[in-house]
Amino acid sequence: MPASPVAFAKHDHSACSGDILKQADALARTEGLRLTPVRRRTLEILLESHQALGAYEVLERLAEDGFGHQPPVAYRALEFLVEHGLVHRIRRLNAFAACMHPGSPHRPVFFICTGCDTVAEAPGTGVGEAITRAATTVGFSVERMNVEAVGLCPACQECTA
Amino acid sequence: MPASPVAFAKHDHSACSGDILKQADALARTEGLRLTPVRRRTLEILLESHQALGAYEVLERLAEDGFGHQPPVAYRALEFLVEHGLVHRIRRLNAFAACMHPGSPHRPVFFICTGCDTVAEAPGTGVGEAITRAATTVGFSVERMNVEAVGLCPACQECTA
DNA sequence: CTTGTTATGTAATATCATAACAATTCGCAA
DNA sequence: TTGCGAATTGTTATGATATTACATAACAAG
Repeated sequence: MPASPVAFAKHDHSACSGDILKQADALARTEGLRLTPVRRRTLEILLESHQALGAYEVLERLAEDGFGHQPPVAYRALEFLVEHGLVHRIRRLNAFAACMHPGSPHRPVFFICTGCDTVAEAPGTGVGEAITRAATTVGFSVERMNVEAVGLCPACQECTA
Repeated sequence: MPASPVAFAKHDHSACSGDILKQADALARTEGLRLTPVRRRTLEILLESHQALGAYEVLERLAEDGFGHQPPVAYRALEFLVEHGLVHRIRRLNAFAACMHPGSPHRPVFFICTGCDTVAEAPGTGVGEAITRAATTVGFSVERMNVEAVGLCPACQECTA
C-alpha cells in the first residue's frame, strides 16, 4: 500500500505526527467530539504509518491492539474521522490518510505518484473556487469535493528522466 | 445506479448519443483505435442508459447481447474506453459514464447530486490550471486528474428548499 | 502458412464495503 | 444513585467491486 508524506519533502515525522494528535485531542475537547480509544488509535495508526492505508490494513493493526477483528470496526472509526475532518479518503486508492491540517478548513488536493505510490496532501489554492464557479454556471450547489491527481513526484521524475 | 445527463438540463438524448458514437467511430479511424464490437457496444450501453453505470451492470447488458459473462469482459472494455477518453470513471460511485466531448481534450468536473444520484459532466474551466499550479509548487508533474463534487442539483435544491 | 501480437473468454479469487443484530457503555435527567 | 435513551463497539454474514491467471481465438506482417 502507498505511502503518504505531508508533501514530497523529507521531514521529522514523529514530530508532526505528535502535533496532529494533539490538535485532534484539542478539537475533541473544544468541539465535544468523542475521540474514543478505537478512533484515536485509528488516527494514530494512520499517522504512524504516514501512509494512505486501506481499511483492512487499519483493521489488522487495530486487531493487534486488542480491538475487534471485523471490517465494520475499522470502517466505522474511519468514517467518523473522515466526517470530522481528521482523515481524508483517497478514492483512487480505496485508502485513507490522516489529515495534515485538522481543524483549519481546507480544500486539499491529493497528488498520487504512480512511480512510488506516495500520496501528498497539498493546499488546493484556487481549486475550490474554480470548481464552485463551474458549479454555479450549471446551478449546482457543492457540499464536498475530492480532487485527486495522478502523476510523478519529484524523485520519480528524476528516475525516469 | 445513478443517472448521468450531460448537464442537469433536459435535452434530446438519442441525438447526442448518436453524435457521440459517430465521433467515436471517427476517432477510431483517424487514430487507429480498434473499436471492436465489445468496446463499441460498451460505449453504446453507456450512451443509451445516459447514466453512470457500474461495471457489473454493463457486464449484464453485454452478456444479454451475447458477449462474455465474466467481469474482465466489462472491465477490459471500460478500461480501453477510459484510456482513450471515450468514457470517464466516477470513482466516488464506482461507476463509468460516457464522455460527452470525446476527442477534444478537456478537464471535466463531475457534479454528483446526493438527492437524485444524477451525475453531470461540466467543463472544469480554470480547475485544471489551479491544480497544475498547486502541483508545480511541490514539484509534482500531473498526468491525469479526477475532480468530483458532491452536492445538490438545481431540481433537488428546490425540493429541499 | 506461421509467427508474434492483440483481443476475448472463463474460472477462480482477491479486495473493498455494508447490512443486521446483540451487547455494552455513556450521558443525563429524574 | 438509578434508570432510560442514545451512541458505541463487537460479531456474523453477505454484498459489491475488481483482478490474476490462463486458455482460446482473431488478426496483421513476413
